[in-house]
Amino acid sequence: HRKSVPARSAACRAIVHVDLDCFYAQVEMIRNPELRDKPLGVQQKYLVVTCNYEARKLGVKKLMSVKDAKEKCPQLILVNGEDLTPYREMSYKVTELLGEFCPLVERLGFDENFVDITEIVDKRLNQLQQSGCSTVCVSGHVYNDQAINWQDATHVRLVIGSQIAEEFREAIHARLGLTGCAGVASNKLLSKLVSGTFKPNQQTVLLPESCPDLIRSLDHIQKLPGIGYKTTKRLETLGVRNVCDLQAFPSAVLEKELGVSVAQRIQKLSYGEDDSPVAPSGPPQSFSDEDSFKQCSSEVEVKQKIEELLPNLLDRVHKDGRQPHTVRLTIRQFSSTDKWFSRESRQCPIPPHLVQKFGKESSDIISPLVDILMKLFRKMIDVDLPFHLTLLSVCFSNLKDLPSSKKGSIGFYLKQMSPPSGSGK
DNA sequence: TGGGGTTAT
DNA sequence: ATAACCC
Repeated sequence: HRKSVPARSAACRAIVHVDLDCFYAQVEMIRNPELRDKPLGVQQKYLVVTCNYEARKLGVKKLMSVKDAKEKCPQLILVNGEDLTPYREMSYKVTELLGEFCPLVERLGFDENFVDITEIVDKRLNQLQQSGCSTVCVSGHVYNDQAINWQDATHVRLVIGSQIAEEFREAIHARLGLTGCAGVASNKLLSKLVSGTFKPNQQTVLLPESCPDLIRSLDHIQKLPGIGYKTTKRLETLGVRNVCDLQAFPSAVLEKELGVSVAQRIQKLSYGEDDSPVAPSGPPQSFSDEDSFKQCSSEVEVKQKIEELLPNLLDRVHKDGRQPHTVRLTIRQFSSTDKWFSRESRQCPIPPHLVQKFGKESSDIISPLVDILMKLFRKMIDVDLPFHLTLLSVCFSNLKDLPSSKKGSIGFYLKQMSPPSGSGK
């Protein structure tokens, strides 16, 4: 059978969470250095989605309305950030850079990455033992200012981890000009929670003994990554308000309310336990482009909006080099009662003869695609009745590599990703 | 709230 | 196809 790799206890892993500072604003400051020392906000529609620290000092917050932001800070400079292309490109550069250190890099949104550095730590530990060098130093903050026990192998491993995290941040700054925070801990949950403890451009390592303090510092359960809006509401109904409540809550009742899978997972989270692996993201699973608006009420308008979305999207898919086999249209309908948030979608396979044309640069795929998308639209909306849309989104998914026999010179986001782990013989 | 993403059911 | 989660 297979050579048995010694099982590693979960507490022994070393995970880094890298979180870039106000990412969109940083990218805009690189694009236009004159914005460096001025209060800057990135605008999407009537929202300031993020802003630099100059603006934060003056009272601007993330996701503040443009109106409120201008009132708080009349000198605020706004740039439009509705086209995510520059952010997406920079985001992948960061992920690729981390991928040079280690293959286990998982993206979370555009501005966060998890890296499993367990093997790098092991390697350095061996090097240290051979060289007989005993001067090791922690990089950045230690959560709670906890004293390091140099006799404790776990402490030493995480300290080495802090040095690696420092190297990550240095490389990201030197090569890409970006600053960010990092958290080092024994699992993803803890590394993410600890990375935010010292904020901009700093890093923190969590030693296991301080885990209960970090968990207790969370004033509300929704601060736990993995517990979102819906679960929070249902937990509140059960009288669960803080993390301690969740720890103490009867498992059986929780399982009945949320299902075994969710219940067991979030109760472990409440103790700071998370055995989920760092899953390498690789190239994207889907490409989508969307636009929101006040109103769209006719078929002609819908067609126009779709025709606006497609060229940019097709360009991205083309640059990726893979062929999508599914297309989806998503809409959001206006409703005063439902307080929005309900989207609906229809998807269908892309006909093989159209799939073939994705490799080419020709734009004669556009009109057949528009036809398909309009059919999907009519499956959701009776165009003979009045309607009121506030969002349209087009998504290409089910991406497959083109047959290796005839592939041209195509630029990939990520070079060769590790092939799907086979039967391992 | 925007304009994206992922996984589970 | 939807619903939940993440940023």
